[in-house]
Amino acid sequence: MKTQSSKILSRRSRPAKAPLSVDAILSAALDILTREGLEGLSLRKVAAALDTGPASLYVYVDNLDSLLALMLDRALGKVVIPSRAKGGWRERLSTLLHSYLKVLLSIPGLGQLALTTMSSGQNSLRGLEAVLGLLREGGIDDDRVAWAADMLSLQVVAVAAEQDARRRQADPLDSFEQTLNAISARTHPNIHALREKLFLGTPRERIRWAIDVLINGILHTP
Amino acid sequence: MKTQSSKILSRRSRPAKAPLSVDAILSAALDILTREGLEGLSLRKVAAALDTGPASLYVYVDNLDSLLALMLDRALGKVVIPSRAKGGWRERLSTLLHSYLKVLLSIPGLGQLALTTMSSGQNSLRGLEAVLGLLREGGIDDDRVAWAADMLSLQVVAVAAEQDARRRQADPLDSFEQTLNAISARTHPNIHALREKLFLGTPRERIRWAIDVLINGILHTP
DNA sequence: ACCTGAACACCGTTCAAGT
DNA sequence: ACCTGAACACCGTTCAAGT
Repeated sequence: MKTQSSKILSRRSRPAKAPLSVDAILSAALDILTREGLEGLSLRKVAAALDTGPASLYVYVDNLDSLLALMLDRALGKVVIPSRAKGGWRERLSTLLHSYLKVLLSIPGLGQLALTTMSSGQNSLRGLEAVLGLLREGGIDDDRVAWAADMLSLQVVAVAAEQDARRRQADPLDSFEQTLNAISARTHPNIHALREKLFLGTPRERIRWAIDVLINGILHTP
Repeated sequence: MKTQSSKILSRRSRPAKAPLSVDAILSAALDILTREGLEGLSLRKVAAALDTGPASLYVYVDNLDSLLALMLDRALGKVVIPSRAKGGWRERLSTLLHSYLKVLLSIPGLGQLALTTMSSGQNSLRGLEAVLGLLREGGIDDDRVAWAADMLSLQVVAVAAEQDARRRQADPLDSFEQTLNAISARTHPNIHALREKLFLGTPRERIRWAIDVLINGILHTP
């Protein structure tokens, strides 16, 4: 019980306590996500960070899942949608998707989240709207546009989610890489031959190539 | 090992109790996953299904994460790798990826699992080895093969994981679809125009097109 | 070596009660 | 309307103790 109602001194002794709101909850939650990842996030920790009990959050949020969806959409507000002046449709599409990936990689767990929750928040919709528009601008017929947009965003999200999964493993000396490097040339000749190429490149380089592959593929497939 | 030692009567009083083993644990766990999905799975339920306490499982399994990785790899044993006689590399690659998707969709939560855990089990490796081999057979140079294999499997896994996420939402009348259908033509003209096409097709039809797009794109992108 | 009861340190969610 | 203490029904994991 910390409410001293009208006292000024009480404010000074507790200067940071803001009133609860969806916004404050989202900020606190994204803070925890940034610092501790998806594993470290819990409703109870969010409540504790806001100096209250877990039950209090249910006034503003339906449940954990919907909190996660709100967090994702708030984070997606940082995705930059290039203006029409910034080049051709293909260049702008690529820029947009790179921005999307950058945002998803900027906070751990966001990739996983994007794949798990079907966000229909305003920022998700803004992104979808833009991708659909750019593909249509590129002259791709409407039957392909819907599936193409799905593939493109899925690829970005999947790369981010995979990166999250990789980060989550703090095994001694990257055990997955170790395993692949130790693969026998007799039983798995292709893995063995390509073992060095399998881990080449950053997520950014990979997504650049992936986007090219996808756009070229979409243009060449009826 | 089904050692029932010597007593017959003890078996009759406890007829179903098999001795613990990694195999029995995996079977019980996959059973629960099939019936209740990833949300419904817990170490404690697996233990209960095997008529023991949760602590007992730790003799056979490091922790929940490694149990999940073992479950995934066991399930991937059902993926069919087409023999060399079954057609050209492209056809065989497509068949393999379809089989992969089919397996991932056959048990709820498997798609999510495949994306979350970096399995280096024998069946994952068998699949990777085959995909690498087929791409090389197709004349794709080694620099592209590694990334291409990654893209292809990521696409399959992402489609399965997305399907899982969609299944997990039992919202009244598919709220995501509802939301998109209700989008204003003024603020989101492209979404509005394509609203019917966005949900067209089964995962199987989509993955068929996606695989074509990816292979065509890979062939056309240096 | 294998198994387990009990405990530890957590969860999300609900609900009656307070303001 | 907003907030909360307390409880409920769960979790994964550890550990001393048993066989």
